[in-house]
Amino acid sequence: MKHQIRQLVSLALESMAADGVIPEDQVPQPVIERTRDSLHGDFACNVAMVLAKVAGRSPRELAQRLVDRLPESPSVVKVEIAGPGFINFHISPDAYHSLVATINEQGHGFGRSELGRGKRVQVEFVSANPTGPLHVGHGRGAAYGAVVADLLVAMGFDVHREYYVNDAGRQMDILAASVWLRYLELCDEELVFPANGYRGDYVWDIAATLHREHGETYKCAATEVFADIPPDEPEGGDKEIHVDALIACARQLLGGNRYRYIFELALNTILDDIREDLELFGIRYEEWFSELSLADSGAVNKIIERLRESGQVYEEKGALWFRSTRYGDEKDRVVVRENGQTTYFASDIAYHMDKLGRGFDRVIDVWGADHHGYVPRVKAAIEALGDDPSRLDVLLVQFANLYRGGKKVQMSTRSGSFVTLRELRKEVGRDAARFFYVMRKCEQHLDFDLDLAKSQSNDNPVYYVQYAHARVCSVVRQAVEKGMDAAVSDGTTNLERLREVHELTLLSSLSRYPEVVEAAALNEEPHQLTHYLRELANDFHTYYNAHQFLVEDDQLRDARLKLILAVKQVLRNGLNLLGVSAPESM
RNA sequence: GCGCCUGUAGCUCAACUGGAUAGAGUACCGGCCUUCGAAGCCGGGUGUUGGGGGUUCGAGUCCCUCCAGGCGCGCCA
Repeated sequence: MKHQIRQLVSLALESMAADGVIPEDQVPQPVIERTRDSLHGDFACNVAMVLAKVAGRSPRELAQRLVDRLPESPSVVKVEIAGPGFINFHISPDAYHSLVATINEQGHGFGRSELGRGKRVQVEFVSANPTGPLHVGHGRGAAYGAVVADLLVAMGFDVHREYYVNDAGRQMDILAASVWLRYLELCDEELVFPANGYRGDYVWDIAATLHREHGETYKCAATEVFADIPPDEPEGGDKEIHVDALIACARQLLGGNRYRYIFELALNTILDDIREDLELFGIRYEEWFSELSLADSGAVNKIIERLRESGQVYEEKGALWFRSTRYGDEKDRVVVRENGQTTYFASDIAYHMDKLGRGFDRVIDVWGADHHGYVPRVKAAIEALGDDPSRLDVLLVQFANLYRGGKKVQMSTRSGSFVTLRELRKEVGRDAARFFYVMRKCEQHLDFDLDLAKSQSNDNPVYYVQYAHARVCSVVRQAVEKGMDAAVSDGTTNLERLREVHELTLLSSLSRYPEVVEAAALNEEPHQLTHYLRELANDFHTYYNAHQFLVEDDQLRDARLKLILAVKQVLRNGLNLLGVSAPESM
């Protein structure tokens, strides 16, 4: 509907340009807005004020000239000029009535568009290190990324969802060592677990699997293991050096194959858990991309060679540095360490070049906001390698703080003291969790009140919206039970009977849905949809309390049932985009 | 110290990305069920949009500055 108005105004503007009222090279794309106050009609356009200066005429005069040239439209009943030069459009009830028919005909397709024209967009999100189960912090990125992806699908983009698996690097070795040490404890060896090791219960579980399936095949005496290990932090040593020594020792005592077995057991167990967890959260990926595969294929070394050939790197203190400062980064970054190992950053350059090389029109990374300092160096690398950094958009999601009993819950993966996403899902349910996570724009901190979400009270907006949906379903069931003819008529038949204020309000809200989905998709702002759904549910509940639907008058009943079926459809479509169910009853 | 994000009603947040009188939920008080589900509806009031300056027809929104909070500033990932 907004597009229709914009079209009308554009035609009028072109006519004005042709007549020399405004400069021909300065015809703007008019902005059409919903009005805040119904006194101002349904839509407003501010283009007359925007053009006033360049045209050298007053806004109201320009507005009048524009209105004079506005083509006739059956959808528009009245056009007014108001205030400093706003042009206000009043939409005819008939236009709204045909909307109901459109919604009911298009069904789940209502609100979707072909705006994206099949352009390929990649969305990478979550990508948590497989060193432990997903916790509630990851949940926000998961819910947010999934909805952004689904919104883009609804806009006609060809979306590729991807999880980057950090299966290389030191953290994974610390995990493998942690599992092995727990295993040794299960073999009745006595040892002091390293301060920097992973302490969660899941580490014990993996160790127990190893012990159950392989007995003492992997056993070494703890005294032998710790013989030449420098002291840990509590003993006055360095915890990093301590754990690195343990990893080296594990490799040596176990040998490459046995070490790798434990490493892969830990990796696969956790990755399976993450995969299942996300699936139960309603999230699927087109691809799980392994960091290790980049090293194995030589892609990382190839990237470093390309940087070297183009003079983008230099050696200093035994390490190889990338000159990211040339491209606006704060400082240069190491890509090959003194010990000859490539850094995570080196893999990440290779990964991003791989993504861009796969031909996506746009690549979106959803990251935790704590990684924001990382953005300039990745973009620098893309530019240095001759690609366009603007093809990459990094969406930074702020932390989700968890509150229990009014107190902030402290979380640490290393110590194992965190609430897992799985626990959260079991406590508050998938629907509430998905909805809560995307209720705020991503750059806003999210306070997740566990008690509130758990209480399942009506404070929880997801119930409010779902209830509206269930209520419509209930009304339809009642109609059948009462022996009324619930088979609604085709098309726009009887819809002209919808004349009540509450009905027109509801119709106006329904007509906003495609605009909301589009705005939410193009701005990566799922929260717009959650707010809209609450408002639509509110309009419906108000209508429900003000009027009876199952009335004796066949035509009126038919019209009202068609209207609330349209409401049901839009609620369902919106909830579906959010990954939330639309229950028939609750 | 430098960089990024945030600061709006008692609390949690919106504000169509620069528009008209800044709005919802929650909390508090009162009213509405023998009629389609009361997980609902209706009514009642709150603002120096953190402070100051600037840009313009017009600023919560853009720019500068100060204040407060969060995060980051590794040859970790």
